[in-house]
Amino acid sequence: MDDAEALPERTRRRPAPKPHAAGVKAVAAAAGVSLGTVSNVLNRPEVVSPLTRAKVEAAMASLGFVRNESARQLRAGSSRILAYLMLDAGNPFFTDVAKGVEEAAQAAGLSVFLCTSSEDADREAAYLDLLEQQRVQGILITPIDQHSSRLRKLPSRGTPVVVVDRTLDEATHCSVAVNDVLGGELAISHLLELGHQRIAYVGGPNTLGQVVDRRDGARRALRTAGRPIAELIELTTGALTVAEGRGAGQRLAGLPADRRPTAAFCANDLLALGLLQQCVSLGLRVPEDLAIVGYDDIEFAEAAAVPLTSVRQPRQLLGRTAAELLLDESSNPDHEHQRVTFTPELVVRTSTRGTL
Amino acid sequence: MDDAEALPERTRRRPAPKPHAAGVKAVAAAAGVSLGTVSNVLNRPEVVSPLTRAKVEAAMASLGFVRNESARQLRAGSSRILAYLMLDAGNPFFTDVAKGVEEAAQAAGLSVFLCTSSEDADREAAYLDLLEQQRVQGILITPIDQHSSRLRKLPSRGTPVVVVDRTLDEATHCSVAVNDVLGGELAISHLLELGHQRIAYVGGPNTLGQVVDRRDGARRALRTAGRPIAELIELTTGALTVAEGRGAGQRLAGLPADRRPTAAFCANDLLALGLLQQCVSLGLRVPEDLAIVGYDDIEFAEAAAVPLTSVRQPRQLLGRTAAELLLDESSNPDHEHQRVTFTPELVVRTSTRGTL
DNA sequence: GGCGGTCTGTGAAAGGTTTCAAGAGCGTGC
DNA sequence: GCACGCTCTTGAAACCTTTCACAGACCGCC
Repeated sequence: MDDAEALPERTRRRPAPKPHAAGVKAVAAAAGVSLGTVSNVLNRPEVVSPLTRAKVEAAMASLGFVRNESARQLRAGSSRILAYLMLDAGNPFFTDVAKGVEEAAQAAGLSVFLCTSSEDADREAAYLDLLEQQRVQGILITPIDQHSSRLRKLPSRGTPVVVVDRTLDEATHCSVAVNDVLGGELAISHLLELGHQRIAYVGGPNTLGQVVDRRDGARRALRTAGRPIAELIELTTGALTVAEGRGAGQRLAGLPADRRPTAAFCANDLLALGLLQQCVSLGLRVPEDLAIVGYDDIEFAEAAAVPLTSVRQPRQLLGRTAAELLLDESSNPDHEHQRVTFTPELVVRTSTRGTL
Repeated sequence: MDDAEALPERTRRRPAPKPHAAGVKAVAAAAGVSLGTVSNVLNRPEVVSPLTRAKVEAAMASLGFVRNESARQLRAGSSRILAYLMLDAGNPFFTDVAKGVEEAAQAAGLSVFLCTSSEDADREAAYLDLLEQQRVQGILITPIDQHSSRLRKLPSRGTPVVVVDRTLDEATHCSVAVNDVLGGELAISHLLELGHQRIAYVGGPNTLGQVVDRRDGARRALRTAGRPIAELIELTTGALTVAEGRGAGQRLAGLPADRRPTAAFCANDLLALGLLQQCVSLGLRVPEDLAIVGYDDIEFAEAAAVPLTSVRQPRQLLGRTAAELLLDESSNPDHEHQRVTFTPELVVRTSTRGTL
């Protein structure tokens, strides 16, 4: 990826000074008021007289007071933080979702912490535990396995969870998703219309709901067209990354021409871009020798070597909606769990249609 | 009983919020042990006898006990969290840096929270305040303005800060960066060698250190070549994004051919990709009509419509090194602040060299 | 001058955990 | 039989903030 053995230059400096934290108590003493008054300045400034408030604020500034959020949260029992635990921070799809989340959170005066499971179940579990222990306001998650028991248990213990980019039957969460089966169907129907006979599906691991649903959609399109679903040539990858896409390209280009698929549908754009790049560099022409359809329509899909046909999802809206559901869940006592499903849209570009 | 009469009248207070969660106290009662023992199971399981430990663990499981991290941190005074406050989560450069950070943090048993300032100074300030109040172990930051006083004050109040992708003279932080001036020089020297006369620099806002340093490097290369630095045509953008790159492309393609630059050096790859895309769609040929050099060499640079010449930085290594410095600072009493500078490397591709 | 009412500020309790000195129980050596 | 050492457990203090019932001061007004 990167990181050749670039030799850094280093310059050293002297050690750090020693910290000493001042609390409300010290501020109160310095300002000559009681402890409760300092707290009032912090939390309900309008009940404190301007003069007193000024004294307290001056004391805070001169002591470098920093409110201890742990103590605040412990006593007050509420957190001002939302977390979005995503599958892969390197995938622009998720960072766009995150942007929507931030937007909605900011409007509600909350902050967002982003975490990455990197498609690793242990990591996901560790982050969920951590966030639950932190008593965050709520968790947005694009899960590796949406049926994990850990996930199901969280809401009953007081941490609201909204599942993003997956639907869920459970009555314990809200979920916001895009119809992936339909998306897969759109992609394959398009390829069938173009007359392709041997079509590959590139995606994995099969534990990911997205991968499975999109494949199921692909199969459904075949069935609808009266083709056996066994016709779909599956190339399983270990993750949804550009690197895995290149690997798949290698395998695919290595097939004899009469058995090689004439089109590939990739479970996401990263795979598609990797596949595209590798195939082109191995001498295949896109779309003449191989048509490619991606998924997500990330910003880079359009700027690719061959602009990529892709299935577009309303990413930012997805994030915003999810955050809004979460906020509703934690503030509205009459909250009802919802399952929101958006509809994807096929964006046709050169990678399937050629340059017309 | 006269006891009751002697004591001051006790007024009933409203019970504290959150009656639901089971704490160590409840676990202790359920397991028939003391509160301290439960804590021992949590923090020093080896000192508890296997039998007792089993009882406690069973009680925890059946009560659905979730340790309250606020209380833990309040008492113990230490956090297990590192934060990386980045400029833009949508830029793969930063998510790659983040990957390096995660790697190092995980090795040390810490977790990472990611935050995005989105190149917005207020947002950055708000996150810094929040993180300081949370008493995180330390903050890694790619700052909007590395000279902000808020940033300088953090370490003296006890929160270690490492500046990533910027160097800093201050004696208060470690910093890890790549020599951006040199990077700019490499880019422009390359273009000059190819014989370009009218060269544009695309980047902004000029408050960002990266933008300024890379431009300064560009100027230096011109000076070295005996050219007036005024020759550098500056196209200022509002941010380092693909969209802004497209805007710049629009402006650039609108110039009359005899005044239009024959080469453009972009402050990062997102700008370059946007520029490339827009220029191509407006009919300019790359590199014949316009050569383009990007910066960062993100994964998508190579897969672009015209594979992009770019200045590569050791992204992941950057993140890893920064995290290691931070960990050292917070664990090693003899820590010395360091300024680590890596060296960038020019990767030449079709966008400048054409198809040879 | 006494009475109700507003404004401000006070003080102590409470929140869940960790820490640590001290205690309990028990086997062992002499 | 006694003292000792060992292992395991206990209980209470401490961390820093927020909360809330009340107290004190001051005002206007009957």
